Amino acid sequence: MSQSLLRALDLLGELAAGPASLDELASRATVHKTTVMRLLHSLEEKRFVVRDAQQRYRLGPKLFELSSLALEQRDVRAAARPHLAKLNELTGHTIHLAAFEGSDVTYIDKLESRQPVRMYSRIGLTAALNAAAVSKVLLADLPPARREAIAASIDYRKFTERTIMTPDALLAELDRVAAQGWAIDDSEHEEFVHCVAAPIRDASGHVVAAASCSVPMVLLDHEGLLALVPPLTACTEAISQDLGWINPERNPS
Amino acid sequence: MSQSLLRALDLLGELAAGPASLDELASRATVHKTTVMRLLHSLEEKRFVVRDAQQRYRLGPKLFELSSLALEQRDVRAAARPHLAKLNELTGHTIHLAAFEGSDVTYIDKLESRQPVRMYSRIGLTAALNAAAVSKVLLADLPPARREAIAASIDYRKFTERTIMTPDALLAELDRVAAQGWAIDDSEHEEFVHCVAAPIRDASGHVVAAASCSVPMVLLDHEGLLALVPPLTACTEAISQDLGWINPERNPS
DNA sequence: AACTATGATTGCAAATTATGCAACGATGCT
DNA sequence: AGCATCGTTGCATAATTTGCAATCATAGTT
Repeated sequence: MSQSLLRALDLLGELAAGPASLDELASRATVHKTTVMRLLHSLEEKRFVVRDAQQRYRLGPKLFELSSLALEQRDVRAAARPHLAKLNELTGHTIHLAAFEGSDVTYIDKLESRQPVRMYSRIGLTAALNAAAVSKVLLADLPPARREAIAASIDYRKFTERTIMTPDALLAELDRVAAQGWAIDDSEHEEFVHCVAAPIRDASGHVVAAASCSVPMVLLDHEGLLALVPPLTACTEAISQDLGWINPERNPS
Repeated sequence: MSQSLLRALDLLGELAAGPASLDELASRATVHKTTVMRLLHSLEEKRFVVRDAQQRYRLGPKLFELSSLALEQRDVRAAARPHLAKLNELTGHTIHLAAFEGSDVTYIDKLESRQPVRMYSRIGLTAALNAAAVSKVLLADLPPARREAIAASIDYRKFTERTIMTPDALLAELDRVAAQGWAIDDSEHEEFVHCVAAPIRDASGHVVAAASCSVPMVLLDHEGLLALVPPLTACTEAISQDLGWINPERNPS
């Protein structure tokens, strides 16, 4: 589509793993060293990469700038922050905030566990559509047609023995999630971690994000995890209210 | 220099001001709408931009990802320097700072011993994955799968009689290191030198670097070396705190 | 100090790739 | 239904990008 651009973006991805010299980048890429160099010079001109004293390239300040601006643009995040912090305080476990970015579910915020055993994740990563609790919550709110279309097109990667592997099973699970108002990932993504997630709605009533609580199984068994659901839903409802949502089940006046 | 790339990077700069439609971007830029569209499609493919339901473009999750990765690797070295200097002052021995650069462990800083007997090493050199204390510390924090993959693929060079020579032995040692929070190299790399190393963590809790203290055996016996562990871990914890890490074992309130 | 090795840079010719135009398609509004 | 707005595509032109080979810079070595 746009070769040089795609190659340059891949270079940025490589540099995310750590600083690298021109030669290192050129050998990892499938293009000539000269080409890599010229792309890097352009990236450098726009401050997307910088060169240190040893002429090693690393990601540049422009990326930080863009990233923080982009995050600010997402106001769900700002609204959710204080509530998620309270939940994190209360439970001590890892809290994630996720939303659709285009067609994948992306983590847009994270609060670290205060436990010594932590789970691995990072803001910006995408969540598996057939396994993550946040994905289930977000999918469950889509109109049936979209839901089915997505269920049919997913790449069903098997993460653990319990991972949902068929469109039918996924759709059934989504019905359950929609009915009960929250979702569980019962070690469907990582063998030793389970999570619960709940929806965040805006004034229109649509689910705009999902918050989740992820806990290593060594710290909490199934029952213990389910005990997190009430504080979690209390938290997501509080965020939803801040976004202008009115709980239809309360004051049905 | 590289026209299409420069134009695409400018588009990202424009989007930093807020979401925009294709036409808006095209009119702000000095190029044809078609061109803008094709650049955006490439950016979208790599998740640097996303399109919402109304086909407005906004900055994408890949930017968050790159930026948070880059922040993690940002100036550990600068943060560590003053603390390492104090440790060097206190002990008088050689201090190393090491981190993953791609797939090998690299020394990223060094403070010389003030003793007449010195060890040879240099910033930028790579540490043996199966022998160096810093490597053990860094490997011990990786997720089990990565750890095992690396253990299986290492070239087990035999440096001394005590060098770890099998994946199983290495993995067992890494478990020990993870549990006790520091690592020892008991003359496994050089016959007459032994070291201790401890992890440096960032705000996310992940180990981003390792600091070590290397001592010729003629200067310090095994017990003497172990006596260096408390000042070493105090040092690495101080650095970790500077990087935003919060000790989960302190104030578990 | 000269030599060697490693890595970065540039001139140039070939051609792949990006560009702009114009026509087409999709979507929403009156 | 018709109109308007905006996104998308086919194609010919030409301009940008590419890879090679030669040159330059730097650091390490004898």
